[in-house]
Amino acid sequence: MEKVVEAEGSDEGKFEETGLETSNFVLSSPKNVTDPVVYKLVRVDGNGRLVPATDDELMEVEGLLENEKRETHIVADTGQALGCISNEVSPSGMPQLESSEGLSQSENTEADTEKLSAYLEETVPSGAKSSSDDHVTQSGRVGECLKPLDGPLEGGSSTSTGCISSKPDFSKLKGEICLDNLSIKELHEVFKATFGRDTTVKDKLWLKRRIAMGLTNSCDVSATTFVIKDNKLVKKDNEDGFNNVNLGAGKEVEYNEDLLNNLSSQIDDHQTTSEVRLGNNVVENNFASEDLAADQRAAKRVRKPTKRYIEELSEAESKEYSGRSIASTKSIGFRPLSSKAHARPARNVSLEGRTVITRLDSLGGFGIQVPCVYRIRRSRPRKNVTALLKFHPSGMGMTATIIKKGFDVHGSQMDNGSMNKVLEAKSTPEQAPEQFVAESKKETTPTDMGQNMGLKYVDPSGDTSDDNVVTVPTEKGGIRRKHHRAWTLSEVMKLVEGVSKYGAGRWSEIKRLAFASYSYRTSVDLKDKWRNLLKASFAQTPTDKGANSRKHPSMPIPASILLRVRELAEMQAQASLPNLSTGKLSACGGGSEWPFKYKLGTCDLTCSADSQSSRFQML
DNA sequence: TTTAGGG
DNA sequence: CCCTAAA
Repeated sequence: MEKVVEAEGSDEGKFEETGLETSNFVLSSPKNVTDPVVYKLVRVDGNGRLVPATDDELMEVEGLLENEKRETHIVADTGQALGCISNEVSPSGMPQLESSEGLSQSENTEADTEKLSAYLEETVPSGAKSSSDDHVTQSGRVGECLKPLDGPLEGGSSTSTGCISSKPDFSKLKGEICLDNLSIKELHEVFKATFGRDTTVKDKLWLKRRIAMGLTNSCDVSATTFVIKDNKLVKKDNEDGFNNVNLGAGKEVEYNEDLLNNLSSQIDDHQTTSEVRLGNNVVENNFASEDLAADQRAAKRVRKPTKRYIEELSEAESKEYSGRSIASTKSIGFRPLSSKAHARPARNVSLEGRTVITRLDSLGGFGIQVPCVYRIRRSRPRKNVTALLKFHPSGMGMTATIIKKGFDVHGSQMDNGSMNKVLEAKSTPEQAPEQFVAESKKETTPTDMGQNMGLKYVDPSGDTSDDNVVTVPTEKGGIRRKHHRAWTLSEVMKLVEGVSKYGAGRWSEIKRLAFASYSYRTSVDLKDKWRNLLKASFAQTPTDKGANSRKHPSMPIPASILLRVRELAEMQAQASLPNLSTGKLSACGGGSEWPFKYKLGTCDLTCSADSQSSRFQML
């Protein structure tokens, strides 16, 4: 059995407030104290031997740390819920997540190894676990220690706690997801949709909690009934006073996410608020012409044949042959899998002038320097080598893997400043990173692993807890990921939220406000996703509502969400219709900052606008 | 730069 | 998702 402990080597005391330095945590040796973002996560197994943690664990913990950190900020800011928080945080300052249950379970019986592995997959720091006695039952304990504060994360949500009673619009009925009625299999689907990966856990309760946490972006899942409604957990059994506390705290609480987002992004663009105001004003002044333009947009554009794409493709191809270093990680991933991808010489220590972060990996007794990035593979549950081997027709197996790793140059090097920035910007504990565990060393002798103790982990991409996606960094802050990253349920919900608030088409607004913490989603992504949602929502017959459509296990977008998408779409289509009702509409929304094009459903918008101003007040 | 739309 | 054209 092993405990997961966090060994932190931050010279800034960055996470001090999380209380991580308490007894359970082993501070790393001072030698690593140079890099502010470097910290080590290790497991301690029975012998007291230290085992390097997987990147998964690292990143997950990192995310939680970040969360924790920001939450404490919030507490300081809102003051309101200080009382309850202090009660719920464990002595060590860490929330007692399901880690304790997972650990104690796996201790008891080895029938639970599956769970353990799943736990490792999910990795949550078990800092709160007390040193010797570990028998925490799986009963309600876990959630009870968590904060309620971050429950209503959906800032400005149309069904915010403050507005619930006065909400006449559709949002009241939609976006409700009941986890209770789902089978394990369905829960798995939802889990996958929520976190973008599979899980093997069969514990319903665990799954529900986990999903609930993901959907609400919250740790407040103490309830035994899991009904997610508009990103908030609805507790049917009101055995907990927390909910009431929440309601009592009123509006301030509900804008937590915006707060979080703003906190997280305030370094990047701490002018957001003013920008927003400006933007809205501009919009207000322009809405007349915007509507006009809308009509014109209706006509499809004619597209010139694009040669460039083809040219680029072929160019890249030839580059590969000529041995030129390929800047883009594009061809390095699992995409082409052509043998040449593995045959390239191991020399790309620096690429395009960027320095590459390397880490010491050990394999077969030899330590090799490999870039510490792209060990992670997005969106696929990490399995083991055998799974990986299937990707190599040549059967090169490990060797190929190693070489490949040697070439996987991320290149996203940032100075420490931006590194910190990035770390600050992290959020979304959901979506744990997927690690590219080619590391057969995992299965190799434990002694080898000892060498990894020197492992210096630098967050490769920085972004939002998990940019394991191949990214192509642009010098000025822009990291453009390449290829697919699955949309999680909560993201979708956010998107819907955003569209309902700001209107479809205001993608940059939505991106900046609702997706401030998801730096990997560009406005274009939002647009695309919305398009897909529309397609999905209209393609599907409205008959099967309530449950997830199980046609496509891969994409269990709850019908409720689709329904809402459809409504929004219809609404906005209506709103952008001819001018016959112009006068009426503008009268209806009088003085609002929204373009009248989006003014139907005024109540909702009013509420959102309200929330916006509230948020501004808080900041 | 942002948005719309095709692929 | 990626890419481009248009605004």
